[in-house]
Amino acid sequence: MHHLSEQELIRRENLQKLREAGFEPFPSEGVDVNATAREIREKFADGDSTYQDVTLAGRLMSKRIMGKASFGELQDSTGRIQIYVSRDEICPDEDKTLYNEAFKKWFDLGDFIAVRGFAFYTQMGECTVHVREIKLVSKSLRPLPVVKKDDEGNVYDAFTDPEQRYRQRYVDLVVNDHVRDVFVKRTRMYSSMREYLNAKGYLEVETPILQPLYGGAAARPFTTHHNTLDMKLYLRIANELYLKRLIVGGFDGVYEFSKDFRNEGMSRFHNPEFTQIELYVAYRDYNWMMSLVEEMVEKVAIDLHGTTRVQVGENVIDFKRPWKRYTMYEAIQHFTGIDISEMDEDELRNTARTLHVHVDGTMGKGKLIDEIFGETCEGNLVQPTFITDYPVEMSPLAKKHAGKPGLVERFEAICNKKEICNAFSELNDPIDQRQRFEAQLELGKRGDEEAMVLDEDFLRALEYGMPPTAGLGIGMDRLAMIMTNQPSIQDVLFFPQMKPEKDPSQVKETGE
RNA sequence: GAUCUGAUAGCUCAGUCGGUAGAGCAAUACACUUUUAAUGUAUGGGCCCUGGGUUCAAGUCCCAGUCAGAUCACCA
Repeated sequence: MHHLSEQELIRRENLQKLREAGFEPFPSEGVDVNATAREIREKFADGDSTYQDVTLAGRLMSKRIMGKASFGELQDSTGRIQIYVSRDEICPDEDKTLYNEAFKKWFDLGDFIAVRGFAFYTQMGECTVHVREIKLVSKSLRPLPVVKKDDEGNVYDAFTDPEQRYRQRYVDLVVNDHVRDVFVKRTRMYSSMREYLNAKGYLEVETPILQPLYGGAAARPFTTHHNTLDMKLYLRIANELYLKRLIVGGFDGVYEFSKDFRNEGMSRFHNPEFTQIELYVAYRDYNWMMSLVEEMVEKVAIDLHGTTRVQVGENVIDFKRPWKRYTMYEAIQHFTGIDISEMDEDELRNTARTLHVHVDGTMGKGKLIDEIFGETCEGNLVQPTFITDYPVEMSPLAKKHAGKPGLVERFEAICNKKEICNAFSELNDPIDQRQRFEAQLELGKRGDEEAMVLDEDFLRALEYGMPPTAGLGIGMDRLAMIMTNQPSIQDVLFFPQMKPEKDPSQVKETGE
């Protein structure tokens, strides 16, 4: 038990007093809620006969006591509504304990209450529930931060400390109403994409998170151990190779919202666990997939905001189709004026140095191009833009370009200076795929901790034959950041990863 | 991993040259039957993140650490 503050002690005393007076602070029966705060505020018109017998439940968030009458605010999942409580109405008989003691003294801010009454407008024009019955349905033993707003919408004493907000998201959600909106939008984003993909007939599937071999991306994995099988397992870094096995198995289109895990650095854009949607569609290529991405993300923007235009920080991002398309070479030429398409490795390295791009001796041609692009182009791309045709060295799972040697049929969409998706015509030539894996093994031997491992079962699947396939991955967290205008990945994850708080057992015990 | 910034009451924050710990909201008590950042009066509430050091004296200065945020590096 932690040290109890003065306010916590008072709440425990109030709980005891309620019990002694016969008001059970944690009753077991339910509440027949038949209205919400938002519904009443939006639909109740003064003088009409609606909402004349409503039951609401939620937290008591403020109390303004004026003798025999009081105002308060009840907050349910839809928002707040004012309640009016008068002594002689909730206590029609001689015994005024419910009002004088329980409501005025023992009900604390944050307690869950249920009220039954009727809607009306006060003289001040505030939509209010006139309470005839009030009941405590669950006691709150800790004081919530009290955030107040005035008529002009100015917020006072906002609960803003990021550490507390992330560690105690439940408190953040109770007192910061905009936080709820972010997560509701995030979920709506998922529904919007599901709707879109299901309408096309693609199958939502689930594939293993615990994998004996990790693959499908270049990243360091988390490892774990299965006791009964006595084997090492990895938490997936991607589900690509499993979804492609399903295309081998005969599905035309499969997708999965995949929680992936990467044991790497953390930042505003990186959480150790994050979510991607991956989608694979048979008999399609990357050009076709580009159109799908445009259409789907445009739909997401409209479903969330009613428009293709989304405010993100200082910028308004317009997801209206079609998006700009550059090949990687064109993008570099556009932003630097230099045509690198015919350059060999030495020329690329010199160009990189001229552009003040950091290079080292281990970088091959593909890596050099990627570095030049990342340094000179990405930061300029605010509006959604497709970058196509990547160097083969960087893309061991993508099909070689039909007409451009050294490149693969791959694209990324860049938006707000960050990659939001990655897609390619999937490599389905098992012999080529084996060679690409072997090249990765070489990188691994040279110490590249992120090199891919050779997946013999995946190759076996390809050898049975995989139709030409277009594949896509979209970072759901990154997209959610854009769609909800949040600066940090932690703001779109309910429970972002944090170091543990101070060991509670070392906190000195006192009190009771 | 590097640099910078921060940690003081339940919340948001002040705290001067190193000299008894402050405000607003919240809490407690009283008043008040249409208030709304309700109001008025009074009252209580602190391991100043942790551990060392300097000093007659440390919330304040110095060193080390913990946690967090930002920037950079790393990284799909």
